[in-house]
Amino acid sequence: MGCREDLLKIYGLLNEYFGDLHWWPADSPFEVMVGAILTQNTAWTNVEKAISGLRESNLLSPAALLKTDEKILAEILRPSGYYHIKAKRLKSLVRFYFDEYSGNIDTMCNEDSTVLREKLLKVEGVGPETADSIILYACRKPVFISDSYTQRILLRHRIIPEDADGATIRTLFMTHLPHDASLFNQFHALLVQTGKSFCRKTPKCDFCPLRFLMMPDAAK
DNA sequence: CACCAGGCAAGTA
DNA sequence: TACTTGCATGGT
Repeated sequence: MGCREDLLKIYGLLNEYFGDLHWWPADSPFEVMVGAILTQNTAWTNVEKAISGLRESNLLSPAALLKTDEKILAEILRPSGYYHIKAKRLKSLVRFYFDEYSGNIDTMCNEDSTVLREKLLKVEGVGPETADSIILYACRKPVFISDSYTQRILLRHRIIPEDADGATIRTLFMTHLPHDASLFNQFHALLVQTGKSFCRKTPKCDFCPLRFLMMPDAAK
């Protein structure tokens, strides 16, 4: 199952079709961290509205967010949905950022990525995908981000078994591919784009770049 | 109208 | 451990 050639084949097909997707859309690493919380189970278009609100209120900095009241913050986050929880989670992440790294992006990113990941996972509201998004897209360190699209796409093509979870899939990619931040960056972006365009719950496979990809022997 | 989006934590058995 | 549920706005 899922050996190196399979994954690179998928990457090649998707990359040729979509081209460079230039993820993560943000003006700074800290903005990536904010976006990583706000985009949890939420369409990016809604996240953009909330980030614009933060920018207009001059709250797109660690220090400003640290001292902003959670209830005030929640109202600004409203368009991104789950706004009470996200205000709480964002405050938690910013507090952690100051407590652990003095609110300095270089200090945080100089931390060993495995250690950083373990610490991020202890922060209220930061799970595996959010942690990996921060490490890859804010720190530009080579970790693979596994998400529901990744799972669905690999499952449809029978590259992974039914019961493979996110951690398993993450390990699969990181075991078989070179630890290249640019590769993992573009690969995750491609999988999300493919999911949105072709691999929804009701698939539109007619023009999917993976439509001729068959791996019958990979099943089981 | 129903469905779903770049998840996560808390509750239940 | 393995499911289930709450969280919520906005686009298709």
